[in-house]
Amino acid sequence: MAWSIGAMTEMTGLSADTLRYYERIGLLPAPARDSGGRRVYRKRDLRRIRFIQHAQAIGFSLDEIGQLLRFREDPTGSSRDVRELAARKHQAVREQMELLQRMEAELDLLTSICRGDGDHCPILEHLEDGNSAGTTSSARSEETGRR
Amino acid sequence: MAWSIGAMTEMTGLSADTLRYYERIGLLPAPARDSGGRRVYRKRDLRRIRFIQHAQAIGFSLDEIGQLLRFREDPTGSSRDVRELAARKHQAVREQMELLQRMEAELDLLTSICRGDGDHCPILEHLEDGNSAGTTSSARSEETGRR
DNA sequence: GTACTACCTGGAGTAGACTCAAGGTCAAGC
DNA sequence: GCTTGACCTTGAGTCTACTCCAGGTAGTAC
Repeated sequence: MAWSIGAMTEMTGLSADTLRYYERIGLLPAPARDSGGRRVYRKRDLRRIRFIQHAQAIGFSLDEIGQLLRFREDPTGSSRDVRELAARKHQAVREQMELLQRMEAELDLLTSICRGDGDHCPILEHLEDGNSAGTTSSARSEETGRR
Repeated sequence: MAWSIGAMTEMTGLSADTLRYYERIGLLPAPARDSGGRRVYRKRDLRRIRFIQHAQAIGFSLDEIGQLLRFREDPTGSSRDVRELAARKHQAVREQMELLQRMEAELDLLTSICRGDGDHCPILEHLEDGNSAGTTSSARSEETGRR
């Protein structure tokens, strides 16, 4: 029940650099060391890494995952906070999906109108006209990841 | 039909910094200058900026938009290239949507199981268990923007 | 004794799309 | 003449999530 960083990379798929990076930014606690100064990970650490990976797959940023982990450790009133964080993320994901749906429709149109031969390109013409995918640049830059 | 950079920021919603940045990276040609050395934009520039904004809303990166603009200027055989670029982008957008759909389903579950009161949090518990959103970290990192 | 491997550290680099800061210029208004 | 505001340039900083590098050490194998 004690693993080297190399064993951890195999079990989690994360690189040693990434594990040390998570430790540096405080996502993982500094693990114990063996006599030679090497990291020794335990089951608690593995569970924490699984938590991080799972939360990341759902779309939480490392910063948000840090918050979740802190909530987990200090359960005072955490339930509402966690729920709020999850709800916000849910909303952001829905908005991102709507944007992507509009982009998809637009690209659908674009690729369908162009046969890919001939010497004038309807795609470029379409992009020159102002009918955008339905998002203004200001709306686009809110919670979609871009700034 | 000649505008200062300030007028352009109002018309396009882009900041002056962003316009100068686009010029620096070659997306916009260097505009003419007035006697005091200030940029003077013309209708051509405005159209080009609209093109950029529109292409960006559809999901093209600035780098790809640069390609599109070059295709537009040198139409030799551009049609097929443009079509390919659009098709690749279309595919990337579809993949991103699938990922988001999985994330959404997971977040749906998460927020539905938590009432936001009480002192233990089912969301955190769920994240601790290993049933992820259906993406492995390796699958996730391909065309989704993350590395 | 030497080679090898796994690990260690501190620090810097990467991508993409901006954004900001410092210090300077120009024209208009008072 | 002075202030104000819009604009200029160069160069550096921001954010996220890593990734890489150089140089060093501990332990094992031969």
